[in-house]
Amino acid sequence: MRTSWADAASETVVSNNNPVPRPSRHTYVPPHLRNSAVSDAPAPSGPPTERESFGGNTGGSRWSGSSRTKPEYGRQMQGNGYDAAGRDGGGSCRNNRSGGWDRRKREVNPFVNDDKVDDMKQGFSEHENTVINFDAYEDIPVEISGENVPPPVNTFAEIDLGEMMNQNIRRCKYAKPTPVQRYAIPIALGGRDLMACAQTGSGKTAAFCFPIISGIMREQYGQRARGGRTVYPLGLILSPTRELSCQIHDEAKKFSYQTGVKVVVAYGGAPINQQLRELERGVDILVATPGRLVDLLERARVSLQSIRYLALDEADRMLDMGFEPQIRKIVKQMDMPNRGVRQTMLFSATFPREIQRLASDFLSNYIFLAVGRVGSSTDLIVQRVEFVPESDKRSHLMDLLHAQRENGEHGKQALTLVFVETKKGADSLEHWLCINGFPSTTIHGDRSQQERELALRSFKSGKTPILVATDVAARGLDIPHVAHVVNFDLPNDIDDYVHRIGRTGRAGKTGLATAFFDESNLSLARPLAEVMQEANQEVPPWLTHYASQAPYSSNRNRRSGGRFGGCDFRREESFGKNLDYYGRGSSGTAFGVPADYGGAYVPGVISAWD
DNA sequence: AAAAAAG
Repeated sequence: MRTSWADAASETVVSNNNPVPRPSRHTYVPPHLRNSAVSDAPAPSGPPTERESFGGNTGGSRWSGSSRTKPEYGRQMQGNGYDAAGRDGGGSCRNNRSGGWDRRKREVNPFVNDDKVDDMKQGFSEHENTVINFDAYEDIPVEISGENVPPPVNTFAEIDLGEMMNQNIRRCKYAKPTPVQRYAIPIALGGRDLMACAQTGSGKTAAFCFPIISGIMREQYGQRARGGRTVYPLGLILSPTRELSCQIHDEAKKFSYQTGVKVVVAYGGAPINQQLRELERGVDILVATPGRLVDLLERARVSLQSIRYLALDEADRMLDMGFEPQIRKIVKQMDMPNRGVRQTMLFSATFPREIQRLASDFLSNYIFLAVGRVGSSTDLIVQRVEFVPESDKRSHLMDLLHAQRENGEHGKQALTLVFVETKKGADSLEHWLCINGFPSTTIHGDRSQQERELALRSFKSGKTPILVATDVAARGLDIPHVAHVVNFDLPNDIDDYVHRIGRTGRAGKTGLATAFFDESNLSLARPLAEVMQEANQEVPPWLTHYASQAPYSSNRNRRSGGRFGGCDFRREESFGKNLDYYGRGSSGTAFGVPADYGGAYVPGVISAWD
């Protein structure tokens, strides 16, 4: 029987018995009060007995030094009191006497399932999906632009997120930061706005969650609004699909375990009452999909006036035609603090130029970060394109699946994710696969949320090793052990292709992606050939031919990257006009260096691969 | 034209 970090931690907490009597009724205690002296802190609502039981052990003001007031670097964070927090008052953990009852004792250990999952994975060839293959990330090109860019770090120890978060990082089995984390975390800890591009599966979620959680832990107390049944989260994380919001919530709960920072998720298709109850119990970071958030805002059950941190995952998707009005409403028309007051972070694997332009509206003096061949896939994914006429697609898929099953270990079907264009097409293909002896399920927007979640679970567990999906599953979902992504129908947008195939080849593992190309995909020929070339993939001659014949589509111009990855649209525009973006002579720095380069910068060098 | 996101 395995003993996990988390088990050890929960034992610690239980044995670290709280001598303070618990109140009978629980009241939300904001994180900045949970471990602080009562003296001059504004009184939380609730009976005095609760306040007396805070067990104040520190002055709390050591969490001062708001990152936003220090424009320089994230380094000022180092050793600014976390160690003291750990030892202070005899508690080995921060916030272990919150409000007279210890929420952390009732906090479900988010790591308990990890061991079970590991056991379940015996059937798979690899264990420890959380362990990242860092060899795969050597020599990754990095580009940064903006003013006063904080230097990257090489280890989590350098970042010093505090003992509780360090423990959680160990529990997650993260040995060292991924390239995007190495650059993005110091930037975010420095209080800077950020537009970050990094390859699919390279650890973006932690890159924005760590700084938000750490920032909230450092928060000075006192400013938090309260009133009625309205809750006032400090951090807001938006994502384009319900499942992705759930996944971010699950991750964030691990990162914030026992820190006293409360993360709540809200999304549509699920009973709102349950989510309202969760919110009432207190929320520091709200993870949400846009529709449900607007609903909550209109009901005045959530107010954004205390938001200090705003993160958009899959930010280019969030700002494209479908979502942009909703996002604009949330960010501009509600009570959210203005840009420059809040800290805004946008993350995606792709960032088309015109979306960057749109996005700059939400940002203030931001840093642009591109890690890896952005808008490209990793070369960990073997990409194949086959010309398959519509009428042959089914039988061709069947051939692939048969071959896969025969080559698989113990005749087991490897997890295969099949993307189709329409919801109807998804249902139809799933049914056909099932009656032909291939256990499948499907996920798309016409299914109930329950069905969607069941489908995802069933796929992840290997019970139905084939998942037929629409683009609802194209972005962000981290499904370990997806061996094969099939683009049964290719998307119209090359960026969607990049995100889809990014469901495999995650965390430094390899994967296979097969696309069925037909006459209806001619406009994709050129960008597809480019993406494949960027990733050192073999481009079939017939595709090169189509690509050379294809007219320059607007698609090409809006490509997020050029041949060498992401580019800050501010730089492109200033080059075009032969003007400095800031009009001040130094618009920033770009690093044409390997990602693990830890030494001095090369200012003035735009990029080594340009 | 399609998908997603509120009900």
